[in-house]
Amino acid sequence: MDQHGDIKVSERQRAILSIIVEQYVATARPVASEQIVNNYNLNVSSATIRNDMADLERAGLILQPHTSAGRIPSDRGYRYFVTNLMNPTALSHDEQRTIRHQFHQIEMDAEEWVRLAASVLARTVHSAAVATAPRSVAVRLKHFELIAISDTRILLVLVGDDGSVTQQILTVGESQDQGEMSILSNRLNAAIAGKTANEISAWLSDETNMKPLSDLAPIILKTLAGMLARLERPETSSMFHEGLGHILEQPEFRHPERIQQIIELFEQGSVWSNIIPSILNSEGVQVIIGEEGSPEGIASCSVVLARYGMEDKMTGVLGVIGPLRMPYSRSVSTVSYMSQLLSDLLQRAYSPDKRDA
Amino acid sequence: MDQHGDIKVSERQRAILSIIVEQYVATARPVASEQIVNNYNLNVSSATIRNDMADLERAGLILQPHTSAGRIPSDRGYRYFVTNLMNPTALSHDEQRTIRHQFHQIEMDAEEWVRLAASVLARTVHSAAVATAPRSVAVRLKHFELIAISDTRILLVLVGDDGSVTQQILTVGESQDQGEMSILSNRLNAAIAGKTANEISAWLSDETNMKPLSDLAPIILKTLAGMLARLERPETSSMFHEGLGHILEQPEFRHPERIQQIIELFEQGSVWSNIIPSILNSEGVQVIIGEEGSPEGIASCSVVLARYGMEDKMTGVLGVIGPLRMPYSRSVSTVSYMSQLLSDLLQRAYSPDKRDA
DNA sequence: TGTTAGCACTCTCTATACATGAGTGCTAGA
DNA sequence: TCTAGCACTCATGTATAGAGAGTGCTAACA
Repeated sequence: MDQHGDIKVSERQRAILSIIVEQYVATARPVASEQIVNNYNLNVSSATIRNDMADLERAGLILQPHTSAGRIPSDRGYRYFVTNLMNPTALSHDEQRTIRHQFHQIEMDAEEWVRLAASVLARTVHSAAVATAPRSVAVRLKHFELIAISDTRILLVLVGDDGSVTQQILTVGESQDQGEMSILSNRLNAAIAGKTANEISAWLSDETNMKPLSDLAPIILKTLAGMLARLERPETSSMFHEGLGHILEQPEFRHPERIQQIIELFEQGSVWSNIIPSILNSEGVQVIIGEEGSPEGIASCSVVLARYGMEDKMTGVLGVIGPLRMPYSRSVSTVSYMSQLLSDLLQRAYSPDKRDA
Repeated sequence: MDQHGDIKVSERQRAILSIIVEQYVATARPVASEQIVNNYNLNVSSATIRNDMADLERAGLILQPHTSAGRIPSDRGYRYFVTNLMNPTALSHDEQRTIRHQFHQIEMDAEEWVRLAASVLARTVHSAAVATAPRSVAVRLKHFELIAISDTRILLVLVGDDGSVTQQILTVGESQDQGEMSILSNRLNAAIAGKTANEISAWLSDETNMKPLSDLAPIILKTLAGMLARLERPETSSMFHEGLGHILEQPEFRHPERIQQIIELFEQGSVWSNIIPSILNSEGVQVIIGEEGSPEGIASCSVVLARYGMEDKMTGVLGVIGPLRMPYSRSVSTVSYMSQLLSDLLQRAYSPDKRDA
């Protein structure tokens, strides 16, 4: 039943499909043959368009909501458009400048940048945007610090070699003073700097290493290893969402149940856990249309995603989510530009080689 | 025109108002006189109820959506109910245990706790919840660390005396090695530990202090002061939202425009900037019904808020937001319990005096 | 004075029928 | 291969009627 894929589509039919996608994206109403004749110079009559439309429908690229309505693109139609028909043009220099400008007004912090990127993305394409916090694949311990909070509590602050910072409180039995801890801290730092979570665990299990150290050392090292490990694993909890309001203006989300769906998608994000890893391993902008991506999750939504950051370091995913009826060309351009920009910023701030103007 | 406030309401009329609020909250349908007779033992006829209803309406406590409909509470009616009629009972021990249990499974981190609190709150009252990240009023510098990221970039990690941690990257002209920086760091730490943002600024402007220090000292101190200052100011950006999905199940949010409104409220949060400071300065649970709170923001929404944390230290606001037709009693109980629980947790983890079992 | 039964009145909601208009598919001819 | 013409289909809008819910009011009653 799905063998309409091999039907040939003529050049003019492709043009018509293109027009239908553009018109429908712009107006949200089914596109009629007459409209195409009036607004575009194809130099054929509406009847001819109708014949071509019938072919396109046989090919599974467009469909009719009901008998006496115009045509709208099908999922496959959108896919065909995205793959073969559209040509995304770069953002105008003006737009690029406006966007870049916003990044110069903010304190330099990777996470803030990503948050801002999502926000700018949402505004620029007038749609919802998502972004994951930047993560590195194998974080090495750059430095850690022990700070006595009270008699029995120690604050561990850990700095990764990628500039990431986490903290955790540790409650210990006997009371400690800051002096002892500084000494311990210095010795441990010297011993384990540059190690990954796994390497610390290994080092920790070697009896000979632990002998000369304080009783506190094992618990501290174990906690450090745990913190490092948590830095590596990208958590879905650290996703930024922005611009939900925009997307709800679209007429496809007029029905409350649909809104419900998309909000769940935003809030729980279990769907993302399948998509994001695959994006992290791909290059360029990826477009997922409707149910293509997941078994049953972002049905009737499209997402345009790209990776940002450096290879395996300070990397993450950002993109746009919207209705199937989405301005794909513009979305792809914008996502592409934003991921590029963000990568540049991170590279300049966090890469070991210096490259300042 | 608003002088119906002084009309007396009888004991039975108060009972009727109470019933109307409860019924309407439960069913979302206007409450008819007949229903009240059938479901409650007031030992009067429906006609009598109708007379009382007319009085309550004259008093501005209830109203009719249209002529031949039952009654629903007005804003003033809800307010009267909350102030005079309802008596919130504490959560059952079972519920308390279930909630507490969830906080023992998570790594100890203040911000995570608050996030979890919002999430638990949303689930427990089946509504949307908000919470602000914990902040302290006057943060003192506990310790800071300088870490060379690359030749010309330094990572500043700052630890406040309340356990809060922030980081920032600093780009400097000439290249630095970790050795020099450790020395500088030690000297500066000794000099300015325990100071607030303002005190650091003051100390910085005193020429005699700066003389013997490296060229880097001023820019570092200035940055530190800025970071400390940012720790104090509660940012609306660091608000946690949860359970938007629940709230949209309510019939009052069946209309897309209403959804739009509430999502904007969630996303931009400019409305909160007026409310939150006043909550921070108050004790107990505060209920804001409809437009009582803000000129024109959370219209047709009610919020139940409370402060959590210690006085001036690791403090913030958490609460519930929902339609006017909200189970106020249960909301108040739950918000009250959650704020208490969170305060206890923070107290135990971050307060200087030790109190471990 | 407070309470009750009875009843007319009002308003919402639903279903039905009907007209309108948009847009197509098809046929026959160029 | 294209086009003009036309019948057909279906969503949308409007008018109307009937049913049902719930009240307000009046008059009688304790």
